[in-house]
Amino acid sequence: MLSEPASGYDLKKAFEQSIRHFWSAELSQIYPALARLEKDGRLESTAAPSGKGPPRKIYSRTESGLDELVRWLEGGVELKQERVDFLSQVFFLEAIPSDARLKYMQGLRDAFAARCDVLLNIEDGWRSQDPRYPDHLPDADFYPQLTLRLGLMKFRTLVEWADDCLSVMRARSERPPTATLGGRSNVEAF
Amino acid sequence: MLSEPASGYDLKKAFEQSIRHFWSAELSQIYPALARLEKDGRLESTAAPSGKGPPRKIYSRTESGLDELVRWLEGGVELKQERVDFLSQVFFLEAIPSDARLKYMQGLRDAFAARCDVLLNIEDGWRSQDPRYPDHLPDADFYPQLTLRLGLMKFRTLVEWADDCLSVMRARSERPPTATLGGRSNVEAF
DNA sequence: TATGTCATGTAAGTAGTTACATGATTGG
DNA sequence: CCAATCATGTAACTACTTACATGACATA
Repeated sequence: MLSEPASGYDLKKAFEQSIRHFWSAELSQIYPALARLEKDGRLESTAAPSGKGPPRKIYSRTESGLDELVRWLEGGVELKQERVDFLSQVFFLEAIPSDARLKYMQGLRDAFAARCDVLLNIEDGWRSQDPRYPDHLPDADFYPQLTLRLGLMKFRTLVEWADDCLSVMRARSERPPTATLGGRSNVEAF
Repeated sequence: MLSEPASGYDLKKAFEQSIRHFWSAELSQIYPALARLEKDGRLESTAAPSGKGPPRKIYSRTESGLDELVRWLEGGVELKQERVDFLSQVFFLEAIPSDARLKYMQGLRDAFAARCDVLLNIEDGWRSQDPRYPDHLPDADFYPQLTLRLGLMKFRTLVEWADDCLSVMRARSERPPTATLGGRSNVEAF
């Protein structure tokens, strides 16, 4: 994020404008992180006057900082254990009454559709800058655009899934308990 | 997870068997959490002899514990800010050379495909229990199955996205810098 | 006798959130 | 004059991770 020099406050805006779609950070996390990176020699700072308030502290990347970025990227894929709150809720949804379950799932569906719209608006903004979109993007935009594209595919999938869920849930609540084979639940062996 | 009484050690196994696909927890987090929930009256415990090692501590849910579960589910959708490590890497992928970028993306693609296979195997297990799958599931399996279904849709989408990325990346590296309109990058306005 | 599994935990550290503290300048 | 924005931070807390501690029993 410091390919161009910037202050902590600037970085916060960068998070809110684009990066927030897959990562976020508060100022109270950013400031100590910048201080630590400077102490470790990954960054350097210079003070610059600001119109209002305290002077701005402009950070720039050092060689060592760039090295670390490259090591991180060349070290291969980071795939952490996921923690998906809403899937935890869906997993245990049987615990509430049928109408509340439908209401929950409809809420999910709407939330996903809203996120889809946000991303579509961003894409429209890009397209209006250059009608050849998504081709002929400047280098600086190419990889960010790939992340946007995934966001769109993902939320479309999510809406589709929620719609499927709603329809099987409705079908199930209409015709009550059907016989099941075997007996023991699959959950233990999931 | 305590709809049936279980020990902390049992819960860890439940995480590893199914829940890990969207949530995980270590024993060092589980034990203190159980102690806290018992202190707050959400759980009760009884000691039970174990074959080997220390006696098992079997926890069961109280009324108050079930109430809290219901409140959590009826309180509506939890949609936290996402933190997707690999998208952060993709966003900054321009920082490494072209061949390393392709290698990275191929690694991603393979990781997604592997996760797909894991989920497909789980599904096959369910199907072999009852060939009518995904219909006629017992109540205890219905909502867990919806989470599995999303996992499948999601990782298929991810593989598709990575394949798209690989092909546009290759196309781009074959015919070098094309003219771009305007000038300023879209990233700031993402 | 060594390794693996069962079963309980604690301790130290990292990452992230929410709330608070401070103060200048601009616009309504 | 009040609220918003610019701009810096600290403090307290929650969530989670990695490493360590203890010890019984089972199997090779």
